[in-house]
Amino acid sequence: MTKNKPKKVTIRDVAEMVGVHHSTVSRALSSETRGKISPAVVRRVERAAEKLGYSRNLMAYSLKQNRSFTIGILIPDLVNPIFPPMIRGVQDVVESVGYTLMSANTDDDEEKEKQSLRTMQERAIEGIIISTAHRQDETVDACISKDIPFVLINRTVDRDGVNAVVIDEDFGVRCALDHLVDLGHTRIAHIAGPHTTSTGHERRRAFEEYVRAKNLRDDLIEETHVYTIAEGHRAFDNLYKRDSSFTAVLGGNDLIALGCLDAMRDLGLSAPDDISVAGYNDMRFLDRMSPALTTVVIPKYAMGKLGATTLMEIVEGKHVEPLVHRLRPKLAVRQSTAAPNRM
Amino acid sequence: MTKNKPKKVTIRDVAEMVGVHHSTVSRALSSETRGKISPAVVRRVERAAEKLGYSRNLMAYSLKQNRSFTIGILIPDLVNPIFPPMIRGVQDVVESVGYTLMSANTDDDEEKEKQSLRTMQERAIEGIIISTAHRQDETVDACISKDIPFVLINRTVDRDGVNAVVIDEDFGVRCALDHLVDLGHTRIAHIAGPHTTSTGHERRRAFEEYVRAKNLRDDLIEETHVYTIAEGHRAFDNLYKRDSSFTAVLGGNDLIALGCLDAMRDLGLSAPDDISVAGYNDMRFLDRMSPALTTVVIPKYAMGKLGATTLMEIVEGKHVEPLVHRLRPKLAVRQSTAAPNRM
DNA sequence: CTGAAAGCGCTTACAG
DNA sequence: CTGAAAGCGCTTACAG
Repeated sequence: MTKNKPKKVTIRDVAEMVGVHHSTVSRALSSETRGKISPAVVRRVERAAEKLGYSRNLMAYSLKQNRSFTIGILIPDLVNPIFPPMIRGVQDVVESVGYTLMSANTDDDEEKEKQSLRTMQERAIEGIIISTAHRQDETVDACISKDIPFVLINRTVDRDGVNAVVIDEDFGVRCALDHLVDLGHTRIAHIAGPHTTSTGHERRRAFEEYVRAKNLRDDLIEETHVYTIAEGHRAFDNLYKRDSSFTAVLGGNDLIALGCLDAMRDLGLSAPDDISVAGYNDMRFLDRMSPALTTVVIPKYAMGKLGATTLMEIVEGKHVEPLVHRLRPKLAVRQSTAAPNRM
Repeated sequence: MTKNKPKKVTIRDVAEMVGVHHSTVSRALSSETRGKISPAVVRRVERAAEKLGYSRNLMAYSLKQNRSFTIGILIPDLVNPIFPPMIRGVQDVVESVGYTLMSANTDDDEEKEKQSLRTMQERAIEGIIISTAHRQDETVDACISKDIPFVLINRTVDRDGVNAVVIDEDFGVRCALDHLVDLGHTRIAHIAGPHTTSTGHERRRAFEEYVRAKNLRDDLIEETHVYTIAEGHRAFDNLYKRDSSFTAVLGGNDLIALGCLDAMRDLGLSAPDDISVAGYNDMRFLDRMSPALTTVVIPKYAMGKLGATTLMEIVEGKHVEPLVHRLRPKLAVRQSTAAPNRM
């Protein structure tokens, strides 16, 4: 029944045990100031701290230093399987330098994003990883105006002068289309991601450039509003109603590609027999699906890791020139793509 | 180039603007003490705070109150798709009451678990959700001896007097086996999860009880050391070498079941034609796999939510009688199970 | 209803 | 090399 508070041991308890002033203990225990204290005292302090089970009160330390040792991360939805590897990449880096990660799911909703940023600010996060950016993004603008260090991953914004770790979308799209063209496809469709995102926009632009350069049809494009299976399904239906002559389709991401497969199943079509389907990102377990999906694989863990490394450099005050890193993806050829059956 | 610190606005700035003492501002801004201040002053304070863009410094507040408003969660690996929904369940609850979630991946490694608990303690977490428990678990013991409120989810421990939200494993196993027996299977195997976990142990025991009650073979069991595809693969091979007479197999979880499918593929067998395969948990996208896996679906989000709700009750001081909640799973019948082709 | 003071557990100029 | 003091931004008995 009784709440016996564990009676946290403080720097003063250690000081008392050793018989020195608590400021001496503080200095002895901090690596930056340890040099100012005689080795003998340092040793006695350390021993006493150990014996008493002392551990620094981070809340007090943070208040004094005005640092929280916390980094935030904004993701659309933890349940979307491409994000956990990115998060782990980020987490592994920030933890290794003594920071903690605070994550928020925004469901790609501007309002939730703002709310998340607010609570993160209350927590005095020292920096933030943003994987939810739109090409015009109020949250990014807010970070800039409030001088909160941030690094974009996965998606970037139109304005420049930002740090970002993204994918070489041109290269990714070219890999996928080269593959389809090599198989003999000439009428290739694209179900694009939202044009409000850099990924949707850039992949579409890369697609358009490619097909024009090869003198292929450039009007077999439909756009989604969000990156979901349902939207992929809907957009495929739209396109197919308008023009069903294509023999292959590149989804703006894997979810969209799965939506295409669903739409095809409903239409009595199958991949790759009727239409070849390729995705983008390489979500986990795609290789076990039916059919195993050909896709552009992006380095998710590495992206998180590089983003976090960059952010920590900014936070630690190392001067970092704003830079957009473009990581190179590669193609994984699986069962959902094959030579066209009709010409 | 210049680091222009945003000059955080404090309670004193607000006080100055209104012309009152800062303690009055503190009282006016806190819902518990607002009653002690005259409505007129409260209004003026609120207005000033709004205008100045004041937000309470959580580090100072935490230090004073000795509360961190942080909850921890221990998971094996974020990348394992059954955990994100649980985490979101937890996160949605703790955020709704103004708390922050701090997560750690332990990779089911006792050492990492201890380390994570240490850093969480440094952060003065007020409670912890543990999804990584083993039947004998040092971390759980540590939480008890250190008087840290905790709730177990997914797996529980052997000792009692703990709060836990787990699955009615008996019911789940029975659903799966009833299904297989109804299809006509009589020689059913079980690739069990690690006996050091409650899930591995309980599912195996439920399996044994079931087959004995029905007078079926009770020796077609092999155990894994960890819940991985590779271990499922290895264990299946072992069993098959020893005795290949079974026509159906229940995996200790979905990953193990996928490992069984891999082993079968390598042996030139296929599901459900040669052997029916069922899993447990219902990871996302299982329904799209080849073959779509029959599995016991557990309420992951609800489990996280209930666990977090319980934990917050404990943290907020509401007396909670230690209780093991057992949530009821259900069977999802898909393509990996069918009537046996050989008798 | 409001103010003045003390204190949460730290760090860090300032003296010596 | 070490101590004494001030202060980070808050809350809360204690007076009045």
